[in-house]
Amino acid sequence: MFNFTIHKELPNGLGRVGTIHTPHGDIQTPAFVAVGTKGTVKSLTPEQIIETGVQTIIANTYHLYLEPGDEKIKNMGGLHKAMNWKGPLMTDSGGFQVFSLGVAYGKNGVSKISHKKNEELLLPARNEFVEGSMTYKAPATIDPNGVMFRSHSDGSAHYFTPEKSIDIQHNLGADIIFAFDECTSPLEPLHYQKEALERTHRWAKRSLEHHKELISRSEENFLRDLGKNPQTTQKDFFKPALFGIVQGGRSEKLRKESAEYIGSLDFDGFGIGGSFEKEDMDKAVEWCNSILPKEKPRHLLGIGEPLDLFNAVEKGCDLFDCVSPTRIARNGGVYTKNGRINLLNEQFRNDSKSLDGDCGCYTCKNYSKSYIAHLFRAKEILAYTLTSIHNLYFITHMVDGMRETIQTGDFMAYKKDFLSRYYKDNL
RNA sequence: GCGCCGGUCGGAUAGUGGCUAUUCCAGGGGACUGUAAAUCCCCGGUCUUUAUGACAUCGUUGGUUCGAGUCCAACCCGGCGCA
Repeated sequence: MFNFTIHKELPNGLGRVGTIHTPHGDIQTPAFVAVGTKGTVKSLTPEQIIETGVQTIIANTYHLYLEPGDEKIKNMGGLHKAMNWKGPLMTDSGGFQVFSLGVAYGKNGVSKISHKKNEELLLPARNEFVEGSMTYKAPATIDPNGVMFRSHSDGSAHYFTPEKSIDIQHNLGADIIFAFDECTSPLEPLHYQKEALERTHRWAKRSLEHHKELISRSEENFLRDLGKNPQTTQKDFFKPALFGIVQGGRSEKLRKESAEYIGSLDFDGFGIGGSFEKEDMDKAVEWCNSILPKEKPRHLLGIGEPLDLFNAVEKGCDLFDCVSPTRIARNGGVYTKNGRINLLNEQFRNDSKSLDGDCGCYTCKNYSKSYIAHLFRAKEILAYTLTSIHNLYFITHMVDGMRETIQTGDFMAYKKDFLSRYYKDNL
C-alpha cells in the first residue's frame, strides 16, 4: 500500500528526505522522475533507465489515450507490463495539455517557464492565435465541465472531464495518478486565474470522488473473486494513489487558498502545477508547501533545471519531473558540472574527452565528445541514447547529493558549491 | 570543325521580361522546464553607423528594353552527337 515516511528535515526550512512506498517499490525522496510521455523514456530501455539512477517514470494520459488507447494498454496487462518497467510509475492527468494545446498553443514564449513578459502574448480570444494574416484555433478549449481536445495527429475531437481522466488513468494502472487540472499562463489576468482555480478545485473534488468510487467498485470485484485463487490475499488488491494539484498562478492569495483547499481533501499526495516566470517559482512553491500537510508527498510538476531543483527541494518538494534532460539530450544539449554545453558546436568535433570529466555514467565511461558529436551529425540513433543516459545520470546523481546532504546537514553548502560551478558568473 | 544541350551560394535545385533569386542538404549559432519536439528559430556576396542601409551578383563581354538570371550576339567552359 501507498505511504510516505520522512527521515530527516532541513533545520530551518521545508526540505526533507523520505521514502514513498508504492505497490511497485520504494522511491527515495527527493527524487527526479523521468518523463515517458507515450510509455517510453525516448531512446532508452528500462535497463538503461535504471542504470542512470532513475527510480520512477511518469507517462501521460492524453497521449496514451489517443495512441494506442487506454483500453489497449489495459489489455496489454497495464502500463507496467507493457513498458517492462517493474518500478513505480506515475501518470499525468492530461491537465497540462489543456495548457500546451490550449492557451499556450502556437504562442512562442509561453511555456512552463515563461521568458517573455510581453502582454500582447495574451490574446483577446483565449483559444486563438494569430500568425501573419491567419488566425488559428487552438486544439483545446475549456468549459466548466471539461475540455475539448483535437488530436494533434488526426484532428479528431475528444472530450476530457475529470472522471474521464481518472477512468483512463485507472486503465493505465500507474501507482501514482493525478487529478485533472487546468494549468494557466502567468500572463492571464487575476480574474481569469481565479476562475480557472475554482474550476481546478471543482475538478479536483470530482477526480477524488470518482477515484474512490472506482476503487471501491474494483475492490468489491476483487473480494468477490478472492476465494477463486488460493494464492491471492487481500493485500494483493492494487490501488493507485491519487495526487491533487495546487494551482493559483503567481498570486500569493490564490496559491495559499489552493493549498488550503486541495490540502484539506483526502488525497494521497499533491502536485504543484502552473506555468511560471523564472523568478516566481520559488515563492509559489514556498507558499504551497508551507500550507500543504507535511506528512504527504509533494510533486513539483514539470520542473526542471539544476537551479530549480535545488530550490524546489529546499522549499519542500519530494518529487519533480521534467522533459528537459531527455529533450535537450536529443538536440545535442549536455549537462556538465561546469554548465550546459551544446555538443553540436564545432569545437567538440575533435574533443577526445568524455562529456563531463569524471562522470561515472555509461556514456562518459566509454565514449568521447568527438564520437558522439559525429553520431549527431550523422543522425545516428545512438547519439540520443548516449546523451539521454548522461543527462539523466547527471540529474539523478545531483538529487542523490541533495538527499545525502540533507541527512548530513550539508545541504546549503552543497547547493552553493554545485550551483556556483554550474552557473559560474551567470547566477 | 559542325550541330544540339547546358553553366544560378560549398553541393543540388527553382526561376523563361517586373523590382527582396526559391527551396533542400551540408556549414555556423541559438532555443527547449507535468514532450504535437531525433523539433523549432536565426545566419550565410561585399561594405558600413548592422539597417525597412548602400552597393553588388545567376560563366564572360557587349547589346535590346523603362526594366535582363530570363531575350539577342560573340566568346569561355562542360556534356552528347556527327565528321
